[in-house]
Amino acid sequence: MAQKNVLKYIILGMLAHRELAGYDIKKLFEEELGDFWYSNHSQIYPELRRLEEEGFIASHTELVGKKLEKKFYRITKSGQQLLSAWMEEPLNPPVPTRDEFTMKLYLINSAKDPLVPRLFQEEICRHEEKLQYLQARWQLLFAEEAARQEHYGHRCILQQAILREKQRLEWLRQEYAALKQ
Amino acid sequence: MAQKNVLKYIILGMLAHRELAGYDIKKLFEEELGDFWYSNHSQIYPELRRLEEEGFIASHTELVGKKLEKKFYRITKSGQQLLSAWMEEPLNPPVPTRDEFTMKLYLINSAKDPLVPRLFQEEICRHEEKLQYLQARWQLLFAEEAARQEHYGHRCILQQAILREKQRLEWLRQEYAALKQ
DNA sequence: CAATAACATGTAAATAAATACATGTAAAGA
DNA sequence: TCTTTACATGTATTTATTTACATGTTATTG
Repeated sequence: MAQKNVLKYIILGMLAHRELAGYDIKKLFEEELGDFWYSNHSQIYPELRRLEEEGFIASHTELVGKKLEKKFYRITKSGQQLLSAWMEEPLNPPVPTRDEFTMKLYLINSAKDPLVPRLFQEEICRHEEKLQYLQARWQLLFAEEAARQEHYGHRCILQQAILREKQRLEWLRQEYAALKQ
Repeated sequence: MAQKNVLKYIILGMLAHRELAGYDIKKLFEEELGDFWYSNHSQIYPELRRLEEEGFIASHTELVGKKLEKKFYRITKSGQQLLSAWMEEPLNPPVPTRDEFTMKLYLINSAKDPLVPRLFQEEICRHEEKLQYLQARWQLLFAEEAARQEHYGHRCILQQAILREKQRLEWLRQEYAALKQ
């Protein structure tokens, strides 16, 4: 499946908690969700327009400063129904990770290939950075117990992402060390 | 980046070891690579045609049975150069996982939401199946030490995939158990 | 107060990927 | 021998995603 317009449901899900403008949604993708899903604003704004045309969301504009208009969207009854129906649907088959590191590694037949150490170094570096970023997010968002209760799903996926990065780093470092023997 | 035509390089990389027909490439995606990368045959065949037009690969046809023609491709010198250049390039930024389970979970604010147990059950089931499949592949391909030496990259990514599934299952089961308390 | 970064919203064009259309052969098993 | 599954190769269409184009405002910092 071509991911059968999951963005639509993500937007509905985001609007189910609170009013948001297109820019806010874009920021959510950039800041707390980018690891799992990402959409450019050029995909977000038209999707919002379509959802409004179909009556799943409604909007009003507010002034920021003196001229700049910000368009806030909220979910409607029918939007909530559509979202619930999607949430209850069985999961679609997982899509391939499409990860370049993995693909390059797959194409190397010998551990002695001079490309291998560099490839591992690069990947280790990237995951170290990612882990640091995620841990900083955790401190920022979930240092307190109350926040962990209130935002269950978000806490779950952030925790899982941190674990995933740690375990991947462990594996990478192990394979990298094994190269030298 | 829109994944700047990685398929092209994956095909070149596959053809760097041995001659393959389009159908063989399709099978590789289905059988041993589907977790990491996948392409439909409708993307593979035109890509092969383009690569041949550009001189990066060359082909000859062989008969299977009495009428059926199979078109085998091999990599050319210039194809090898193109592949090497790509292999040495730094990795592009990782793409989001676009995983539906994670997205649905993110949109749930309370651990008490009745959707949560079903969601976890479904995901646990899927990963159990995946783990079993991957372990069977390991037995089939890498039970012997010699194979592990010869196909370093493939061994690496299969091993990593097995580890990833195990660890994800562990996390899923832990969170699922925590729901009941 | 000037420059810059961040806010804010759109459209157009290109590329990547999935689905559907289209056709035919070979092998295996009932 | 018939039926089904796997083999084999393409094209056309649609959808999803990215990149580029396009414009203007507000807030921050030097």
